[in-house]
Amino acid sequence: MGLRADAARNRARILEATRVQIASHGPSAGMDQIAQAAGVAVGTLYRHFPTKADLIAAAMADRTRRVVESVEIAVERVHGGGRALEEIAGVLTPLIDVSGEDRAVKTAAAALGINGDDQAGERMRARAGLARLIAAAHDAGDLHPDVTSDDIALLLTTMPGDEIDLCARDRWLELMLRGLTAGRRMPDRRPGSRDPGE
Amino acid sequence: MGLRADAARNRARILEATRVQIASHGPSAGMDQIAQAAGVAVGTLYRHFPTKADLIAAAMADRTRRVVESVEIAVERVHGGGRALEEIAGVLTPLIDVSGEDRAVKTAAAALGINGDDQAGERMRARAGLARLIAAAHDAGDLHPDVTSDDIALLLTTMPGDEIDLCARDRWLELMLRGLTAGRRMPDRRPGSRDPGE
Amino acid sequence: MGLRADAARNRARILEATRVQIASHGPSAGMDQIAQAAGVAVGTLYRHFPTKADLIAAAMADRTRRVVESVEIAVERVHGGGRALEEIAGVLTPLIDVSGEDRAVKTAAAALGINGDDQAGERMRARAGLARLIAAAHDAGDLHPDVTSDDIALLLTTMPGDEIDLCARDRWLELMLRGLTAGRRMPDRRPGSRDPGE
Amino acid sequence: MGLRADAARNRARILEATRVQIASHGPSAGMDQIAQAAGVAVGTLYRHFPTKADLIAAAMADRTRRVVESVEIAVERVHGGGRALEEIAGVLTPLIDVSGEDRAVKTAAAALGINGDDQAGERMRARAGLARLIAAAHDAGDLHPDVTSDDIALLLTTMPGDEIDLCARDRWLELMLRGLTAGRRMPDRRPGSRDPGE
DNA sequence: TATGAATGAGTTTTCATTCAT
DNA sequence: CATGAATGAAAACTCATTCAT
Repeated sequence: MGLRADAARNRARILEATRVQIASHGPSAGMDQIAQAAGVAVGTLYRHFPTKADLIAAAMADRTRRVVESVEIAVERVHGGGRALEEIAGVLTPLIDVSGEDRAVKTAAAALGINGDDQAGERMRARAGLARLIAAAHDAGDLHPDVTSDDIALLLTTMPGDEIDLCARDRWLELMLRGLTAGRRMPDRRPGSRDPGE
Repeated sequence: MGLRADAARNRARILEATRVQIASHGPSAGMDQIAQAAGVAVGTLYRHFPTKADLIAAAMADRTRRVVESVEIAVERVHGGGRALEEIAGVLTPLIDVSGEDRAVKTAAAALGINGDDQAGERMRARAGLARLIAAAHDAGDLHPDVTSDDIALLLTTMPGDEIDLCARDRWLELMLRGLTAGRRMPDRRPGSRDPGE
Repeated sequence: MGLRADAARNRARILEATRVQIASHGPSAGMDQIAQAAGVAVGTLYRHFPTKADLIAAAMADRTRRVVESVEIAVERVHGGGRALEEIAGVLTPLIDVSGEDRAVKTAAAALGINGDDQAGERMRARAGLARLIAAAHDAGDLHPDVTSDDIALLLTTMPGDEIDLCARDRWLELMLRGLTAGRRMPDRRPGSRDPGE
Repeated sequence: MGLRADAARNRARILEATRVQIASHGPSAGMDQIAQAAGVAVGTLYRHFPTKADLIAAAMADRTRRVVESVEIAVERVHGGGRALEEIAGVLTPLIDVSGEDRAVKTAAAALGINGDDQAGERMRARAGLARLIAAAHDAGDLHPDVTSDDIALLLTTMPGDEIDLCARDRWLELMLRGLTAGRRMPDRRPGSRDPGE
């Protein structure tokens, strides 16, 4: 199965190159350019993804899958006794570091008319996981009572990209989490969290 | 003069058409397409804006100018006795309605390598106004102590676009404002404001 | 209406170039090649015909129209007292000279999946005209009794192209006409000739 | 040897697939497509035929060979007392059924610049055979006096393809044979033949 | 001055052909 | 030997920009 291994490696390299090129040159990043960045010829790129839209969609789906996995791991941890709010933050925080690429890909997808209907299943899994995290966080009294899993999905969807720098993105997340936790039933001291009211 | 009026009207229609087309078709909206939507021929479009980059930059500058004006009006109102936090919300809220177009234009500008250096003055005016609003809001004890004018700029910059529906955008703004006001020194009852923690 | 005149001339030159290039290089004649032969840039070609299929279809429709006109002129002549069989031959004969291009275009159209449904009207007119010619020829006793207008359409459709030389194409037509007239009710003296009744 | 048999079978399947694919998709039928239709991988296809031109030429040569064989069998039959005209029709008639594929392959060959010089020998044999058939038919007085073997070759070359349906092709052949036999020296009643002049 | 046809460089996409497995 | 992934030159098509009218 040597060829398969080669092909799989190429696929991964292509998706990575796609993210990088789209992030730095926008939706107008050329297929040749992406192919070159991936170290393959255009033909190879087209063998894996028949159109540019397919390529972008795949790059997006690939990221979605990882987010879903990370959510489900967070759910496992909460089952194992982890603190729900911390796990929610633990899902969101690492995403900020790659949100530049993620958002660029999402924008390019929108520009190409990709609606992501094929990822409905993934999104459902994400929703289900988020709902359990939210429920657990509510049980712990860590969230504003009106917060729902839709709000987390909202954050995931609107996470800012390279239009602002990494510092500002961290601050964005902080403000957002503060919005989620404001007015919670049981304020407490959590080391590592920004002091929310001093 | 009639011609001047004509030209001005054309300019306005072109900028509006630009926003609409960019919003619905992304940065790849063509010059012909924009011209047609504006009801003029391409040649006329090029008479007003020598390149596509100029056009997008103008569309963006146009919006920036309005935001600056709205900030400065808010400052006036605060001087006249208005409540600073309400004025801040009053600046942000109407922007949500057009954030679809605004974000799309911003993204297109980024894709075309427009950095907006020519709007530095406008941005400075906005910053100055926001700083005064923030200071007034802090004086009133309406904001979390660590909130700065940069945070408002952050919201302005990252305001979500058509990737989510208008309802979700309202909710986004609510969460964000909650993040800004969480842990404020003097909580109070403000009629018309969303109940922040019951 | 200067531009229109220019555009019309370009359109005609493009269709002519299309026929020539398709005839000499087959369906694989490139759009660039056709454009160059027409003395325009590719963009102009695409402005007139959005896809290659549209171009080929137009080239074919253009020819069909001329055939229809020639049929209808023949009908007029028969009304004016012309001999129907002669007019039928007069329609077919000049087509042989251009059947190289015509057939090549038809083949290319087939290869591109063009079915010519949009020419149904033209074909109907052609059928109607042919039917009148055939009826008149039958009245004159000049055709084999079982010959119908479909048979003439058959000849039009299957007229050979450049796979054989012009001489051979003339011979083909001769054999075919002989097939149509064989066994006619009132043979007359036309020794092997076009001489229709002396 | 097993391998030889395999190879021969593969070769036959490839040529058949070539005819079918070229017939349904034109000269632009791809090598991958043909390979898949033949149930082999492209590599195997290229092992048998080093270029696409070679493949098409082989598909054409294969058919030519069969035609030659059929002509020579007809000659044998005439020697054995068969009626020449019937044998000529017997050669042409079955070709009509496959003329769709045959013509498509011929057209594709022309588009690829294949001239068929390598089949000169086959063609000469065909010509020789046809000449004998024609001579025999003339001896029987069954043909128009001016008909030569070139005329039969003409029919073979211009036999219509899928541009018309099978019925129309039968009619085409009927008209053509009528053209060949019109004005023959000794008309007679041949059961099974269409009544040529009542 | 407005128009919209023409331009042509650049992009996406295809496909005959090669070659590592 | 068969396989099918990779190659890259060439084709189809787009679109910012120019310019004759």
